Amino acid sequence: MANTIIPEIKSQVTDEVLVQRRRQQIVDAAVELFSSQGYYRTTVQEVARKAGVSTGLIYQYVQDKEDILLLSILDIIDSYQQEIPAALAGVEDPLLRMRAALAAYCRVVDQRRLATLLTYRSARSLSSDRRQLIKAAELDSNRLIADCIRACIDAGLFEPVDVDFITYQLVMFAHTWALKHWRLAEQYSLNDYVEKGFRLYLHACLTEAGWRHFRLMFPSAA
Amino acid sequence: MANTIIPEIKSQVTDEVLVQRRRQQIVDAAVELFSSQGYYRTTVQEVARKAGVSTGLIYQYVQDKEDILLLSILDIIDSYQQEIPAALAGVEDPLLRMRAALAAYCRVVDQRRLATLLTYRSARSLSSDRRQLIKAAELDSNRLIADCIRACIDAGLFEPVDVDFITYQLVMFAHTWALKHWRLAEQYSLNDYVEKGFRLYLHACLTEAGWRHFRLMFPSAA
DNA sequence: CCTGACTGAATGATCGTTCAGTCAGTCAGG
DNA sequence: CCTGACTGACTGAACGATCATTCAGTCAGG
Repeated sequence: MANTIIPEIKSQVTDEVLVQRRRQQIVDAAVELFSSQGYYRTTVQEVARKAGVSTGLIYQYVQDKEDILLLSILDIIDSYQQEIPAALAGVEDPLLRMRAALAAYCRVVDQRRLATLLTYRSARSLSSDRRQLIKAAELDSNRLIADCIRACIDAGLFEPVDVDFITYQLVMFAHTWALKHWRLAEQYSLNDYVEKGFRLYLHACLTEAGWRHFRLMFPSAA
Repeated sequence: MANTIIPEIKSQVTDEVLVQRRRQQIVDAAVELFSSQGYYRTTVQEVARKAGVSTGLIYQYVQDKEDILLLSILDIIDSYQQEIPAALAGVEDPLLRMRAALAAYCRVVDQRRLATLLTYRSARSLSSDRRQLIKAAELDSNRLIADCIRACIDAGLFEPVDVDFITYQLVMFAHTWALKHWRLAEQYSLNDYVEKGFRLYLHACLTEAGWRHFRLMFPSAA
């Protein structure tokens, strides 16, 4: 975790390295349990057992059960922040970057499908100020997509669209893969889904020059 | 409620009319409480108090607390089924119908924003077979949108797009207004949001003839 | 020995669910 | 009409289970 947002969660334990390690251990167990059973159906004792520690130990690293949820959700959002930049590394062309970002986002959502759902299901169980932290982290990770769109506009490939609007639509496009997986996966493979989405948003954004560029980059397409 | 899906929820009470009335009373209270506090944070006693009945009475009309949740979610989905056809009544032109359907969907989501969130937050708290009922109801209400898209294709206004795919994107576009309201409402009015969404999806679908028709129907647009 | 991480049984609060009992209405028999 | 038996909707206090949280005590290493 290389969180930009460090939540102020107090721990009884002073050794910072140990705190990191133990919390990760707890969060790994929690994400798995919360994702599959839900937050309220999971007991702290279960988390402890799965993490291989005692119940009491958990309360040396967090204040209460909600803290475990907060850390879990931040951990999930953080995995977007890790994976997307990695997928963009070395890709120069703005249109290809745009595609790579969307594909990476969808891939992470696919790999951590239940975890992604958890953020929707349980974020509102948090107190208002803890929820603010989640929102800030989300906006932060959206920036990765927004930058790709802006680069396309600056290169003259996209019309001067509303970047925030398109960003949110793209983010939700990826999340939809998790939210409606029960239906979508009946009809599309992940790759088909990404491809169709990419095309859809291109139609809304590409300039004339953008279309020419597109046909150059993807000669197979119509 | 004119549910197409009648869930098999047993009631101790035999008088069918009374069952309808009491259940509605319970569901109205439950939707309000579940929406604002969440399912697990709401006690059956609270639902009873808000509905103006005793705790015991509730258990004469449902089997357990989950039944209340199931009825609540079905009630919410049902409100889409009521409102969208009403908004389409009398509108003939396929493109206008399409727009009216999207606007109506978004309007219902806006009016019942917390209730819409409830369906995302809590659907997974239901047992698998109760969840199937929700999914069926959702597919049913999606049909209203799909029909509008098909009409546009048949009229030659839309390319022969993947109807299911676009339908899901439109449905999610509406739901996104609830899911990301904390951010979107900072930037757009509901009308702006609908308008921008409508344009976006038109770009992905319209034929040449469709564009001519569009400019005819909306002369103000660029 | 201390210190501080760690344990896990015990505590206390919170709820879903039940059930013994109330009460209004119905109806048969006188 | 009255009356008393009966029905079934309705009540809400009590029960029992479930958990979040605590804390008295253990143990390892310095």
